Amino acid sequence: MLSIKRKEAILHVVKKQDVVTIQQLIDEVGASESTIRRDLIELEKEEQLTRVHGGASLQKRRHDEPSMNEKTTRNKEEKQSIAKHAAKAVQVGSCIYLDAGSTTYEMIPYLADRDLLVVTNGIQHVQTLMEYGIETYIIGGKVKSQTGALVGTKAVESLRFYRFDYAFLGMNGITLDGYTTPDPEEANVKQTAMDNSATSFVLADHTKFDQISFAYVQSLDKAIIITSSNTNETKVKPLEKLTTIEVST
Amino acid sequence: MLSIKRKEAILHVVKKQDVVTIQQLIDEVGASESTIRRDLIELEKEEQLTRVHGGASLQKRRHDEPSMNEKTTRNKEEKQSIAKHAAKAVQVGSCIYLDAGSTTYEMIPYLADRDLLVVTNGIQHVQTLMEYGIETYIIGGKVKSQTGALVGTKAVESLRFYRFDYAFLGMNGITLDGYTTPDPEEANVKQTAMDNSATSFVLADHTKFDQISFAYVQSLDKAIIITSSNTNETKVKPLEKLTTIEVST
DNA sequence: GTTTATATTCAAAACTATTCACAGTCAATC
DNA sequence: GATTGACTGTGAATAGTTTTGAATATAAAC
Repeated sequence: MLSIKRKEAILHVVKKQDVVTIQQLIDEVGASESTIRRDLIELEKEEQLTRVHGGASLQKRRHDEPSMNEKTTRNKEEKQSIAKHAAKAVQVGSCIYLDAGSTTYEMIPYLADRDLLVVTNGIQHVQTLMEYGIETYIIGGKVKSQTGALVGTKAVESLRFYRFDYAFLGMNGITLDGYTTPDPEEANVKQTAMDNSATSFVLADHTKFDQISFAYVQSLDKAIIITSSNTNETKVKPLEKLTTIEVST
Repeated sequence: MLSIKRKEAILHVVKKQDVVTIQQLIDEVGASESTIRRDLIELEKEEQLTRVHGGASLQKRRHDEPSMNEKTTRNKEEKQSIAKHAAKAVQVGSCIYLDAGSTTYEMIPYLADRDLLVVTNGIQHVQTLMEYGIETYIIGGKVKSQTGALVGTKAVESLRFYRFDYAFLGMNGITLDGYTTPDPEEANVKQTAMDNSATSFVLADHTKFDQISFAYVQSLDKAIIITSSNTNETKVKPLEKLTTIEVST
């Protein structure tokens, strides 16, 4: 079985059940323990799921232990740096769309006191946006259990009634073929948000380049990529003709 | 059983009952005493609950006044009792609307495992609904900063596209003139939800009777009132002609 | 003081990471 | 066209780690 198919299968099972044991995955996917484990490690790196002792779960750990491993911290710093620079692009008084996801979440502190109106599809974002005193609207729709993102027909419909000056989006895969993300329903929402925005930005750390996910979102030229400068040269180079902003970490 | 699942199970029991003994947890969760204890220690560290001699209880709110604490607890019990009976009204497999607010929030644990589809305008509700594995939709709209309720034109518009078997609403004032609530924008939302629901229930503790708030919602006969039996007789009596369900605390 | 609950310790079991060998794939070379 | 060697993905074996339940010691309630 092809590795990408297998990973899709794993995700399918995990999404259905929220939590699965390794044994369940071995049975349902039909691969060896080693392979399942390796897939889980990769899927965790891609932030599609969280490994737990004995299996895997969708839910992100809510507790950020102070003893986070170095790699996670560095990744967070990278995200913060990207987020900070993305926020700089926003003019005072504008209406912006903030996609669900960890990188866009990091933008929130930098959006305060700018007289903005923020529309989001991320339940997690709301609390923090309110804390920073930002006027917040949320689109309607079905709540995706693992991420708290709003998806589905209703979400897309809600979006049709807004127009944005800027949209900021997370993305899982960036190649010359365009932007991709694992969940087709989320892809629809991202697509619509981009369509209704004067300018769109894709926030991506170095792990997202050359990756390809299941669901196609838009062609590369529909957004400006904001990434960190420590992104692998060879991966960014082919994209150079596009507006890509690199940010030092 | 996966440790993450087990901890979830423990939390569910605790949230439902407020206080549990170790023995109860051993029986319900099906793990050894040692394991339950270890989980409780971790959950306490995560501030999800408080361990007490012999078992565990929900995290106590940090109130300065112990008398205030007592009052809140008693009020919570009243609300829980009302919520529990309200939840009984729901048939398996139905679509329900859950209004933002503390009393409707208490219904959530009793709504689990009933194959329901819940639509809500309360941001706070979402997290808990997801934890109990309930399929959740949220209406769109502007986030009201104090309460996290969704209000405004967009919220009302979103609601027009749903039809409910049951709607459960909180209300601040109940008199013969009808239901009232302080915020006109919230009143609009409540109104629309009731209009789109086959049956509406208003959940009200004893403090809400004979009170009148700023914004009119609907006439009394548009909903069935669920209240506790310790509600002042003289206040409920005039409403007797209506369908009012009293619940013992 | 007795009873009951909690903390500590320890070995077995369950789970994870690491290593290795094997089979394919691909490109370069003969 | 076959051969070679580097590379990759897979599964099995093994070494290392965490989790678990029972036994025991300590502390708290009555």
